[in-house]
Amino acid sequence: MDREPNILVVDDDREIRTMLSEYLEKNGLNATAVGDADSTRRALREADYDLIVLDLMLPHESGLEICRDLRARSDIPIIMLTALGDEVDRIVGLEVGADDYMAKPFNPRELLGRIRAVLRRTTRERSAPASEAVREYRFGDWTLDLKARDLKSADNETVELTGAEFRLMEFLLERAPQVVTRRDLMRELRGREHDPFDRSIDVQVSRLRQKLKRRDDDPQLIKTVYGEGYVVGVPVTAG
Amino acid sequence: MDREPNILVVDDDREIRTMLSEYLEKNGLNATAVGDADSTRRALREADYDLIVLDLMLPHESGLEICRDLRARSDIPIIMLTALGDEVDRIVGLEVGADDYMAKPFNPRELLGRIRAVLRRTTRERSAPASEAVREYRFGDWTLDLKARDLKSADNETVELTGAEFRLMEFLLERAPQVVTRRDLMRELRGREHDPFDRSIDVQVSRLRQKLKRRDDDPQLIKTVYGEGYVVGVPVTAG
DNA sequence: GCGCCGCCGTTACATTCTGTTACGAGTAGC
DNA sequence: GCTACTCGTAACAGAATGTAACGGCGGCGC
Repeated sequence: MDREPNILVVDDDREIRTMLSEYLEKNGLNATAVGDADSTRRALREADYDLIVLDLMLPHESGLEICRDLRARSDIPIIMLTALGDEVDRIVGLEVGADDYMAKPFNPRELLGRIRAVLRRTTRERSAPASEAVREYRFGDWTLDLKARDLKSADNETVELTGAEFRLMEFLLERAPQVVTRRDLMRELRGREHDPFDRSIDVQVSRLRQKLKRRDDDPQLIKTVYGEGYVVGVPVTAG
Repeated sequence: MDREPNILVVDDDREIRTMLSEYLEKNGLNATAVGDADSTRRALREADYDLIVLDLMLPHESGLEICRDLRARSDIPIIMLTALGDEVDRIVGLEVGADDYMAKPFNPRELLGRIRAVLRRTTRERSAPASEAVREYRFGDWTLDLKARDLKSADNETVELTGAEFRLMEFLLERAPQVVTRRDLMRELRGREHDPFDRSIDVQVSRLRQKLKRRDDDPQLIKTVYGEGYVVGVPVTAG
C-alpha cells in the first residue's frame, strides 16, 4: 500500500465518529465517517476502502447485517466495535467475519494500533497468498487459539476454556509483558469499576492457572504483582 | 524524558487543583493548575506539557470539548476526571480520546500512579521501538529476568522475587553503577517523599540481600553508602 | 415444566506480602 | 569514651492474594 490507507468509520454516535476520524487523519490515515447502513453502502460504492471500523449497534440495521453482507462479496478487513463486554456480540462478530474487535469504551490509540496490525496482516497476505491467517498467541508450552477459543499444549493436547477464562487469557497475552491491573481487567472483562472487595478476578485467575498447570513443579506462567495486578511471565509471540 | 515531566491540571474547583498540583510537585512532577477552558488554551500555547489531568465538568465549556479539540491536533496524553460513578461520562471520556480516567473522589496517590503509568507507556512508545527494550540484567552470578520478574543464578536456579523486591532490584540495576539515594528509591518505588524515620526501604534491601546471598561468605552485591544510599557493587550488563 | 449440569460470582478462611516498630550494632565527630 | 546519627534485621500486624466450597442462574434434554 503506497498511498495512505482509506478507512471507513461507521458509528451512529456523531461525537465518536468525528473524534475517531479526526484522530485517524492526524495519524496518517484517510478516514471517512458515516452514521448508518445506507450511507455505508453509498460510501462503499463511491470509493475503495482498505478497512472498515464498524459499530455493531446501528439504529436501523445491525452492524452484523452489514458485516455479513460485505463478507459475502468482498474481503475488506473489518474491525468491529462491540458494546461493553458483550460476549455474544464478540463471538458472533468474529464468526461473521470481522478481523478484529474492540470493546467500548476503547482508547483510540489502541484502535489505531489494531487498525495498523490488521492492515499489515492483510496486505501481507494478499501479496503472499495461501497463508490463511490463524490468529494465535504462543507462550511457554502453550498456544492460545483465538479461533477455537481454546489452549493447545506443545504435545498437542487441548484444554477447553470457558468464555471468561478465554477473555482473561487473551487480555493478559495482549498486554504482555506489561502488568495488567485489576482495574483494567475489571473494565475490560466486566465493564465496570473495580471494587477492592470484589474477588472475582482473583478467582478467575486461580482457575486459569489450574488449567495452565501441567505438572506440579511448573513455574507460574501468570505471575502476581502484589498491589498491582497480574502479568504473563514468559515471552509471548502473536501469530 | 530527562527533565521532570510537566503536568497541566484543569479543574474548576480551586481546592482540588491546588491540592493536586502541590501533591504532584511534592512527588517530583512539575505541575501547573488552571480552572477553565480559556486558561487551559493559554497555558497550552505558552508551554509544552507531557500530560493533562482534565476535569470533565468545567463551568462554561465541557472538558469533553477541550479533550476533542486537543485530540484533533496533538496526542498529548490525557487523564480525565469524571464525576462520581457517572457511567456515561466515563465511557464518553474514553471514547473521546482520554488515555485513562479516574472517578471522583479519587485518591491522589492512585492518580499519581496512573499519571506515571500513562507517561511510561507513551514515552516508551515514542522513544524505544520496544524491540530494543532491555530483557534482562546480568550482574555477578545473577541474571534478573525482566519478563519472568525473577532472578536466575549461574547454575540455573531460580529465586522468586516479590513485586516490591523486583522493582527495587530493577531500579538499582538500571541506575548502576551510580549510587541511588533513599529519596530516589522512595519516589520511584512508593511515589512519596522520603522521611528520615521511614525504614521501609532499608527493610526491603535487607530482604533482597538475603535472597541474593547464596553462600555465607558471599560479598554483598548491594552495597550501602553510608549517609547516601545503596549501589550495586559489581559490573552490570543489560541485555 | 422439571431436573441436570456447567459457568461463574460470592464467601470464607489460609497464606503471603509489606510497611512499621523496636532494638542493637555501626559510624562519625568531638 | 560520649553522643547523635545511620543502618540491619527480627518481629508484628494489617492488607492483599490464593483457593476450596457454595449456590444462583441459564441452557439443555426430556
